[in-house]
Amino acid sequence: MSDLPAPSLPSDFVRDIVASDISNGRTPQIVTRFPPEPNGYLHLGHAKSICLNCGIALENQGRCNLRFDDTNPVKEDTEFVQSITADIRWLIGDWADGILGEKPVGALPSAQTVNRIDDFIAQPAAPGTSPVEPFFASDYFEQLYVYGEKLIEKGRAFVCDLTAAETDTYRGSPTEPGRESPHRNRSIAENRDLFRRMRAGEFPDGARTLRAKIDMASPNVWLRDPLLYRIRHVAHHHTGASWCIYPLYDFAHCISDYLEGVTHSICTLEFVVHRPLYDWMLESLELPRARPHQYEFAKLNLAYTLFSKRRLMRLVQENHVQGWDDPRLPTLAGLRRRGVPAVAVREFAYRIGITKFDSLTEAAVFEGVIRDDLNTRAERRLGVLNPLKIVLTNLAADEIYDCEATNHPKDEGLGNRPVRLTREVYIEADDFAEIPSPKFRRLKPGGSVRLKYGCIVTYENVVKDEAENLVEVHCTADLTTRRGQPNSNQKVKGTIHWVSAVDAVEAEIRLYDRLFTVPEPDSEDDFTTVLNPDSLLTVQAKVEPVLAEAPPGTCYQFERLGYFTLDAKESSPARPVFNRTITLRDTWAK
RNA sequence: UGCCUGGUGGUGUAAUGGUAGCACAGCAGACUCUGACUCUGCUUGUCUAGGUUCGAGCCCUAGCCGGGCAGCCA
Repeated sequence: MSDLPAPSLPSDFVRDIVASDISNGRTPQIVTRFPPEPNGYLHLGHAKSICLNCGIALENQGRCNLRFDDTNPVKEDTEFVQSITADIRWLIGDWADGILGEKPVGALPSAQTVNRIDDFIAQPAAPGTSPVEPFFASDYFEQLYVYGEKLIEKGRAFVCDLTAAETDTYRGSPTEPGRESPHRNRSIAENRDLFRRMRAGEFPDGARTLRAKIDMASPNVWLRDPLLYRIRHVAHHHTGASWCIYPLYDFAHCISDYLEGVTHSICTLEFVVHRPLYDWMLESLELPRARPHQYEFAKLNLAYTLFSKRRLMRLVQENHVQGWDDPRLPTLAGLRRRGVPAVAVREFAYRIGITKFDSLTEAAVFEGVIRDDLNTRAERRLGVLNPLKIVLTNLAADEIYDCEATNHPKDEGLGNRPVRLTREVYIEADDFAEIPSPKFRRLKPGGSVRLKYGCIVTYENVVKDEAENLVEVHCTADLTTRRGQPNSNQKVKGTIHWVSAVDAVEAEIRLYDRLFTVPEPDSEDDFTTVLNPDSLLTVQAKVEPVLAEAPPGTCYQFERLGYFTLDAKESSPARPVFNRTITLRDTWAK
């Protein structure tokens, strides 16, 4: 568990609305939803939304439905359903998993009568039900179709025969009104007949659409008789070949929310212009239960990364990274593999807040929450990334001193472990300077330094090859400065990390850095031109032997270096692979 | 420039007509068997111009600047 301070309850304009809706009795029970389209992987931006929706549900003893918004069969795939579901479980595990709304496998909305009006409702699974699965908008295709006919009956929808290009032309532009479709005034009977035949598969793709009848002169282009259904003779990942007409977002989303009893439908700012349509649709249908309402917040922008689905897709497809779970990606799968704890992602979502202001969050905020959490929990180990051999000349080759290293400086409960001091050890090459800068307080000619958990060593001389390259450094060890020895409290300016040359295990370490060299790669003409060529550096390191047996996914702090997580995919005891999750803060490097 | 939105230190946010606060970053110092952590201190802000008011970041008017919208995507 994390020792992060229990966050005070978040407060923002959405939560203010929820609180007021509760206090004035509009929504006694709070239901939110997270509605991903299964056509990509979840990323940090989605995490912001999940934490908002789940957080609100959690704080109000409500529910947050996971619903796949899968109304476009040509783009969607079950691979994404699987990954998205797994990522959400990871993100909210031990926090909000209790309020996640899912349904019994295969369950469909049930018909009911409310105030003598036919109605449908999609209920979540009762607690303890097994097996369960997320909700799917595609489970509502039948109900959606019924509502489509209902709109026709009310004279608020019509079948249009315009081609896609014609529809575009007729729509006009933001500054010019559109023109009404020549098919706008078909009779209800003809519309009904045509819509049924659309469903029956009588027409080819694109031949006809179902459209709402609103206002072709509206200044809001989304109100200019928007499309409700299109014809697509393709199989759907969830409904198979059952349908050849598929509803569009503006029609499906609001009704899906209604069917699930959603009270607060929270989305990002680009949907503001769709809100009048959301409300128009539900009002037109004259539904018997309370209607959901849409609220919008600003999506996340994080410096030195990007979230656009298409661009993330391109990074993967063009092999700029190695898959959706590449640790350099801001995908939840990538972050998890990199070693970022879910609780840090949640804390990040909390710290950045929720507003309608289009902001750019500094990378330091995200890095900060990761360090905060890992610092409190990660056990300490010693590892040397760029080894330099030190020979302790006053020790014999077979001399071994057992030293005790503490696993965590602030948490004694995590215990100790043995490390062995031997005649030859490796230290970080950076921790020795033949010509040191003035404030350098590591090993240097004429100086002494402490080997952490070991003893103080004093410089003797350097050994070089014929080409004047540094081969090794000779020192003498003062064994009386070890723990438990009389001079253990002796002070030296510097303390450095090290590993015994006898015990050290080879490990591959992947040093990750930001993927892009500019704060806003998304605003670049071609974001591939600003990829950081050094976003991944692989080194062969010398690490403590206990690290070879570490469980995959465990994160350790390599003292004075950073946090490293055993790669869950490619590591093995015979060949450990560590991903650098994040460096330690380094005020010296500046 | 049609419609919709939004502008508070370097960054992200709070203050809902009554002392502009918090976090991150930065700087300085203390502590340190991690140049980490922790602790202390400091610098820096209400887009502009008018108006209402005893009092305006908040309300009103005008302007300036930013973001979004014209998929049979979501």
